[in-house]
Amino acid sequence: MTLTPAETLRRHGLQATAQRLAVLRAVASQPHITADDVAAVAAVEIGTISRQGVYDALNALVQRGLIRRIQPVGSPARYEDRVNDNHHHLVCRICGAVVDVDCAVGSAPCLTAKDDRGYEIDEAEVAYWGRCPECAAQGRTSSRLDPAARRRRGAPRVVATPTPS
Amino acid sequence: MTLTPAETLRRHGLQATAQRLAVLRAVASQPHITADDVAAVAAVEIGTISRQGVYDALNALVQRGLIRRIQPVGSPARYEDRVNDNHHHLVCRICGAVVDVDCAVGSAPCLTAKDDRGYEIDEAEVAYWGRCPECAAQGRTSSRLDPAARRRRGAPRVVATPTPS
DNA sequence: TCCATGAATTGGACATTGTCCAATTCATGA
DNA sequence: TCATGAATTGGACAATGTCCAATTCATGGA
Repeated sequence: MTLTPAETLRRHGLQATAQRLAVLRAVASQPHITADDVAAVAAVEIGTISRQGVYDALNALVQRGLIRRIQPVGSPARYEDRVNDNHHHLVCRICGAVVDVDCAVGSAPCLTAKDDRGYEIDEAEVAYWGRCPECAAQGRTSSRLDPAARRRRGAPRVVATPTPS
Repeated sequence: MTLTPAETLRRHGLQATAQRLAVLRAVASQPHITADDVAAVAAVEIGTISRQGVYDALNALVQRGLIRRIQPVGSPARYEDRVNDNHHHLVCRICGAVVDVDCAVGSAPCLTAKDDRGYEIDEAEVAYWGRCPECAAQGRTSSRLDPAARRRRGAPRVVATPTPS
C-alpha cells in the first residue's frame, strides 16, 4: 500500500509541513523544475512561501532521496521526483529542454570507467546533448556559447515525460 | 610537423596575441583550471591581463575547439587542452578533484540513448562521481550537499594527469 | 613602413542563483 | 499542552560570468 506524501516525509524523519508538501507537488507537476518555479507554483497553491523555505525544503528532500537534483551545464539546478532508477537526461543545446531517458542498467553506477584512478565510484552521470525535435524542426542552430542562447537555454520549455508507474 | 601555438591560433582565424598565448599556456599547465586561476597564472607570465580579456580569450578558444570547457555540478567552469578525444572525467564528491579518464570509444557520441526522443544527439557527456583516493585515505565522507564542502569542492586540488602524446 | 581593424584595457555595474543572517513566530507531533 | 523543528522576513552576501563603452593597443596584411 502506498504511503501518502505526508507519511513518506515522516518515514524519512521530516515533519510534514504544508510548505514541504507544496514543494513536493510542484516538483511532481513539472519534471526538471527550477527552484524559482517551485517557489512560484507553491506560492499559488498555499498562498505564501518564503524563498528560504523553498530552498530549505528542496535541500531536505534531496538529502533524503525523495527528489533528485540535477544541473546540466548552463542551467540552474533542476529538481525531479523520479528517483532511484538512475535515469539519464537528454538536453537540448539550443533551447535547454531536458527530458528523461531510461538507464539501460537501472542502477548506479551503470558504466565502468576504463581506469578508475583509485576512485571509489558511486555514479556515472550521463547527459546526452543535442538538438530537440522542436529546435530541429525550426531549423535553430544557435550555439550553447551564445550568451543569449545560454540564458534562454537555462529556462527550457516544459516537456512532458511519461509518469513513472 | 606540429604547429606552434601562434600558428594554431592563426589557422583558426584568431590573431596570435600575447594574452591568448598566455591563456593557452595557463590551460596547458593545469588541467581543469578555472577562469580565475587562468587569470592569475597568465598575469604572472605576461604582467597584466584584464579579466574581460581572459574571458574573451577563453571563449574564443573554446568556440574554435582549441580548448574544452567542462563544468561538473557545483564547480565553476574549468578548461582543459585535451580536445577531440571525447575523454570523460572522474569527480570527487568530497574535495572536488577532477581527473581525466579515457573514453572507451574515443569519439562522440560514445553511448546510445535507450530512446532518443527525437533528439539529434551529438554528445554523451559522462562524469564518474565518487571519492578520490586521497579523501578515501583520509576517511572523508562529507556530502556534496554540505555547503562548506560544496564551496571547497569548487576549488579542487591540482591533480596530475598523463600528458597526451 | 603604414594603417585597418580586431583585440585589449579599465574597473565598475549588472545578472543570476543560491546561501546566510537572526530574532521572532508558527505549527507539527509527542 | 508544549518542546522544538520549521518557517518567516527581506535584505545582505558570495561566487561566477557578462556587459559597458570610450579609448588605446598591437597584429598582420598591403
